[in-house]
Amino acid sequence: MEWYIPLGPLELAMLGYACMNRTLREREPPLRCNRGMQRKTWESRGIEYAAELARRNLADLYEILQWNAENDIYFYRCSSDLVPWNSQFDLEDLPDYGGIADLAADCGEFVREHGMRLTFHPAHWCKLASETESTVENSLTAVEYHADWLDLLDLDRSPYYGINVHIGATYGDKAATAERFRDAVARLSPGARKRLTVENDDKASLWSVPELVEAVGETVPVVFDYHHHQFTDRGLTYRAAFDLARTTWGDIRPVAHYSEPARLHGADARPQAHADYAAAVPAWLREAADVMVEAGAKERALLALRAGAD
DNA sequence: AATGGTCAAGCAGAA
DNA sequence: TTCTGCTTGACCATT
Repeated sequence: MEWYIPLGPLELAMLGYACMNRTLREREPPLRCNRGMQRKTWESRGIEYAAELARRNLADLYEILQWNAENDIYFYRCSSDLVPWNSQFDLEDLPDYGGIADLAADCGEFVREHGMRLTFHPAHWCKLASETESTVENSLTAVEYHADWLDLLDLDRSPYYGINVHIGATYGDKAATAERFRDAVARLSPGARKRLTVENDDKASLWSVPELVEAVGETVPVVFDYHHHQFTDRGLTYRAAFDLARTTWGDIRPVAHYSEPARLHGADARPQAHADYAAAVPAWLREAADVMVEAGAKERALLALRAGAD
C-alpha cells in the first residue's frame, strides 16, 4: 500500500477536532460514535450488544464525516469506543460482521474520497512500556484493535492515519523504559507498527519531545503537543521542539496538537486543563502540520477559531 | 422519570 | 497507604 497524501487547500493546514461533535450530539436522535457499555452490561449482553453498538457508532461516524466535509473540516480523531470491548474478541467474531464491515468500508471510502485525515488515540491505560507484562499485552492488544479498525476502514498503513499513544510513565528509569517501549513496538504487527505515533506528556517528570525523538524517533513519529510542551520544554522553544518532532515524520505531514490552558481563559483549573476554545493557532504550526485542536467546545472551537483567523 | 454514585484497563504525585 | 486526575460525560441501580 502506498501512503496517501491528500490534495487540499495546502495553504491552510487541516485543523481537526477530537471524538465528539457537540452539534450532532444535540440532535434528536443524537449522533455519536462513542457508545460504550459498562462491565455489567458487557457481562449480561455480551458480543451481540457490542455488535449493535458498533453498527450504530459506524452509521453515525459516516454522518459525522459528512458533517465535517460540509463544514470544511478534513481532520478528525475517532473515538476509541468505536467498537466497545474489542479487547475481548476479534472483529470477525462479531455477529453480522459483514454488515459492520460494509459500514466501515463506506466510512473509509468517504475519508479517502474527500482527502480527509482520520486518527485514533487509545486511552491512558495503554502503557506499552509498562514493567508489568500483562499490562504490556493489554496495551499491545489495544493498539492492534485500533489497527484492525483502520484496516476495516481500508485506510493505509501509515502514520498519516495514526494511532497515537503516550509512553506516559518512567518507572523511575527512562533509559530502561525507552528500551521496553522499543521492544513492545517490535512486537506489534506490521500494520499496527506502521501507524503508531507517540506524543509528549504533560508532566515535567515524563516524556518531552527531545527525549521521545532520541528514544523512539527513528521508528515512531513524534506528535508535538503545543500545550504539553510547557511542562516538558527542556529549554526548547515551542518552535524548536516542533521542528525536532517534525524530523521524525519523513514524507508524511506531521500531526500536532494545539490547545490553550483553561486558566488563560479565566477558569480556576489545574495548569494542564484545556480551555473550551482556542484564540489562535500559530501560523508556523498551521503551515507545517495538521493541527488537532483539543478544546472543550470541540467542533465549535474549530469553527470559531477559523472564523476569527480568516 | 429523575437522581446520584460509579464507571475495564495504569501510572504519578499529592494527601 | 490511600486517593485523585487523566476527558467529560454516560451508564445504571435506586427511588
